[in-house]
Amino acid sequence: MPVNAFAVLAEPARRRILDELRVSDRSVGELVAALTISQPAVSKHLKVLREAGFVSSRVAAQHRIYRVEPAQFAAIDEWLAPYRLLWTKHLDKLARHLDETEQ
Amino acid sequence: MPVNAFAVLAEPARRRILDELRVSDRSVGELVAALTISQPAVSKHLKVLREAGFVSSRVAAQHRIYRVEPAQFAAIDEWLAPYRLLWTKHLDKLARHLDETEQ
DNA sequence: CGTCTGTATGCCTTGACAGGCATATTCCGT
DNA sequence: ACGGAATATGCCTGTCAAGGCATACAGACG
Repeated sequence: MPVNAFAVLAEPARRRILDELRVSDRSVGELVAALTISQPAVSKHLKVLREAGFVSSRVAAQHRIYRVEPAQFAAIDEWLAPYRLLWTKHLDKLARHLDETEQ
Repeated sequence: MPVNAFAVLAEPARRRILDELRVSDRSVGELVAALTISQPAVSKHLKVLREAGFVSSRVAAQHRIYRVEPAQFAAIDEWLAPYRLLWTKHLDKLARHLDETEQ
């Protein structure tokens, strides 16, 4: 994880942006239309997302098209991995308990 | 996700706490010893983690023992799931590219 | 029942950050 | 080169949260 990926994702507006971009690439203007905040605010969030590696942008005429960069999500997933063991273990235990009590 | 789970995880000290608890349950005092912040600070972080459902506590004499509560991590995982598709697709594409160019 | 240990809470200060507005910058078409 | 559209940046303000310290609270034990 580069710089506090969780802090980057903590901002609801940024998660909304990612949700939009997950569907398809979008220009800044399209994102502004989709969210409810001002264009400067969107640009700032995009900057944060970009510097954290969650998105990247390409230039198309006077537009900037943003897209999701999957690698950072993989980083989050890695952080999550050891805890995943915990909760699958938990589920196992639950399942066993149900097995034992179901007859 | 209950209340901005990402904001809860954004705090480095809280992730350190979770890392400790992942190994085994711990009392507040043990956590204080493991981290480098004051006891009140640890108690406050524990409160945040508890209210967000990441940990739970039991009473043992005058100690309070905290442990990880796996369910919340599953919630994060769910949020991540659609993005996981994205990056596995990405890996697929990469693999295919390597296949095509490897001979 | 006083005292000590372990933990939680209140108050206060400080720093970080989000959002709005104005403005700079970039690139297009003419 | 000039005007305009699309996006980025600077400045300012308000809000919120973290951490420290002092203190309150709870249980154990003499």
